[in-house]
Amino acid sequence: MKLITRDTDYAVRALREIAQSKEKMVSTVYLEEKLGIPRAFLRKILQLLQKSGILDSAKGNQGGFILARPAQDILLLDIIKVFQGDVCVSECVFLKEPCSQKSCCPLRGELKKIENYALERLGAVTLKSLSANTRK
Amino acid sequence: MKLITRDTDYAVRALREIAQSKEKMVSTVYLEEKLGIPRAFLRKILQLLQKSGILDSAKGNQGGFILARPAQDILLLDIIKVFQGDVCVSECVFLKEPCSQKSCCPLRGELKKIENYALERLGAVTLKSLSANTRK
DNA sequence: TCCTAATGATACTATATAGGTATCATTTGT
DNA sequence: ACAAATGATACCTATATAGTATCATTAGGA
Repeated sequence: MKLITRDTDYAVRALREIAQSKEKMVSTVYLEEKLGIPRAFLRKILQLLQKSGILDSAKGNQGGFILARPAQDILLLDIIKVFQGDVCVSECVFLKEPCSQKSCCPLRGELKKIENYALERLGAVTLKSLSANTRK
Repeated sequence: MKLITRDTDYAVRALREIAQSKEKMVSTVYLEEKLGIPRAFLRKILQLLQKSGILDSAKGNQGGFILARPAQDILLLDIIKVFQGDVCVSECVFLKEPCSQKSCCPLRGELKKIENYALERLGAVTLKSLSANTRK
C-alpha cells in the first residue's frame, strides 16, 4: 500500500534541489546528474510540474526550471495531486458500479477518518519544511 | 490511492454475512447469491481467509465456512493483511534499490505518522463492530 | 545568422498488480 | 455410489506504474 508513488518521490527530490539552487534556472541535465533519476522520466515529471503551475520554465539555451512561487507556499499535498490525483482513501472500490451498500457502507466511516487525518498532515508539509529537514 | 482493495472489501462483506448466519456452515454458493460476488473469485478469497486462520472450513456435502474465532476477535487490520500485506504507508518506494537518502529521507517522518494513525484506527475496528453498524 | 542547448508535446513500450476465471483433485453426508 | 462442497493451482485480462523516444520549438551566444 503506497501513499507516495515513484514520480511523486522523484518530484519532491527535484523540487528540493531546485529550491536550494542559487542559479536562475536549473536544467534537467543538472538534476539528472545530481539525483540519478533517468533523464527522460525526469523531463516528463518536470513538464507536469510546469503545467500544473508549481514550476516556471524557460526554453532555449540556458533555459530550465525554477519554482513558480516560494517554497513555503508549495505543499506536499499539491505535489501528490499532480501525479496521483486527489487523495481519496475512502473512495468506494465500487464507484463505477451499483454498490448495494452505498448509503450505509460500514467501512466508509473509518476510512474517512483516516483520510481526513492524512489530508491534514500532508497539507501541513511545505517544500520548505522538507528542504529544511535535510542534513548531510 | 486506495487503502482497501476489492478482495478485502469482498472479504469483509462475506465475513459479515458468515458472522450473522445461524447455520453451522455457510457455502460459497449461498454467499454468491446473497452478495453478488463472482463465485470463482469469492472461492479464492474464502480459501485465503481459511489459510490465514480467520475462517474454518469443512469439505464435502453440507460443508462450507465458519468463523474460526468470535467476531469481536477479528480485526479489520487482520483482514486487510491477508490480501494486501502489511499496512506500510511509509515504505520507501526504493526499497529494492540503493536509495541515497535512506538515513534521512525527509518524507519518511510525515508518512510514518500517517501510517501509525491508520494502524491505530484499523486495529480498533472489529468484524463485530462492522456488523453492528449495518441497518437495513 | 546559425548552431546548440534547452523545453514542449506526444506517442510508445515494458512490467507489475488487480481482478477474475477455470480445472482437477479430494472429502464427506446421504 | 453420488452429489455437493472445499483444496490446490494455473491461467487470463485489463489497468496502472514506470520508463523511453522523437520531433518540434525556442532562445542565447559565437
